Amino acid sequence: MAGKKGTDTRQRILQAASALFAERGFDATSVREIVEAAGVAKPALYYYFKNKVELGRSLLAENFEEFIDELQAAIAQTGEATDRIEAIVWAHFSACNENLDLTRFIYATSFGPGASPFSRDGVDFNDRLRRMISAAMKELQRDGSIRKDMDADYLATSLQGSAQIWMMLEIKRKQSLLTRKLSRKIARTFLEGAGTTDGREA
Amino acid sequence: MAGKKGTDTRQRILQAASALFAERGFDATSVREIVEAAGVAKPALYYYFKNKVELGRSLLAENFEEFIDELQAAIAQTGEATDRIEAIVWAHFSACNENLDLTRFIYATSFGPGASPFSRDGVDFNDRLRRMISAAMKELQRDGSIRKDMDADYLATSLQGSAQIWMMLEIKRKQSLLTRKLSRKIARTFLEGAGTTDGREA
DNA sequence: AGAATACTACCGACCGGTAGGTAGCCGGAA
DNA sequence: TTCCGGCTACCTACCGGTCGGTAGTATTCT
Repeated sequence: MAGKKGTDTRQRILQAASALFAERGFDATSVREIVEAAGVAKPALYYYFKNKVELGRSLLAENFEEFIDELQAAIAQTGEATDRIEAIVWAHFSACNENLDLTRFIYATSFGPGASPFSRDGVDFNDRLRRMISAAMKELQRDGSIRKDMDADYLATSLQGSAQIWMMLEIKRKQSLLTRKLSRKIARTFLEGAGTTDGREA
Repeated sequence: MAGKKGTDTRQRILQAASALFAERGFDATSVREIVEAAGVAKPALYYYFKNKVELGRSLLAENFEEFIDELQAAIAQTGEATDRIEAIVWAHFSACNENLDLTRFIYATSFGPGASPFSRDGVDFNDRLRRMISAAMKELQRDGSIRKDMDADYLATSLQGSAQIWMMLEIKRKQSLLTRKLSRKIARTFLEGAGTTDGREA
């Protein structure tokens, strides 16, 4: 059972790693850099984490679940379709705003090299997100708010893509792009489309 | 002026690097691995490229322009808005289909760590793409096919996001997802929206 | 009470290996 | 002879990880 002092050290290592992994990437960040940033000796890192990869994994695991919970809460909201889609997008944005570095590292794991030690983690995480959003789409289809001629999975992916690219832009630019207003705008574009007529081909 | 033999060696190095950078990431790929895969000795790589970073940069430069040309051709197409949006999405998809590894590496550079040597390259590339698509959106707005209450840049970003997530999924899964049919579907969703009513908030 | 033992939370020095890159050399073609 | 297109052997620096140890604290035993 780690005492208070140990908890501090462990957190310091995680935080240092989070910032460095985001800024330099996992592979280009050395253990020496992490421990320097955390102000500890290198073996101390191995006291808490089996190795560098387990450090990265702990960082991911301790944040994935938090975001899943927040998204679940957003999906559980009721109301107009626009409001619900907005809430889903906003759940993504606010998580990103809270921790830009971590989001960056998560994206690196999700869409990075296949041989990365985190490849599996990232794919599983994103599949999980999409299933959740897909279930929300199905619900909106049942209540008639969403078109039924396109499957829920496809629509969930589409919405994810619309939110994701803005998060990626924010990660790069750090210009406070991810507003509630933008969430609303994305929700509207998603539901209403960009075209000027309702010329459905179906 | 390198002769035929030299051109072969250089290409072999580029191809080996492309596959390895995609699969393992730039930083986790050693020069030794690249030259082994290319079947040359390590100093031979330095005969053609200043260093590892310049190798990566050559790989990117020699493919960015190719894609820009293809997208430009897609944008230059005339016709119905749905067809034109579809052509834009398809330009992305077909480039991706042609070289999955290279696309993966491009994405890694575009949205990877800020301190990466390619960070600038990726941002510039994506900004350039968006400007091109944004110009296409403006044109569609002028001819009345596209709503004017949302700016062209925003809509261009939205369309990029819709295409991008599918390319990322294809990179991960390699299930031949990127079809002309999907391009069409995305174009329709983009223009028509996912909602069942035309309840614009105007 | 004091000594012995066990545990937590670290550390300096070191290990074996490999990273990116270079010096000097060679063979073949023109 | 010169130049191109390589190569062997080697360099310095650094990589992730380990070994043997210490300091402080808590608990148990005599």
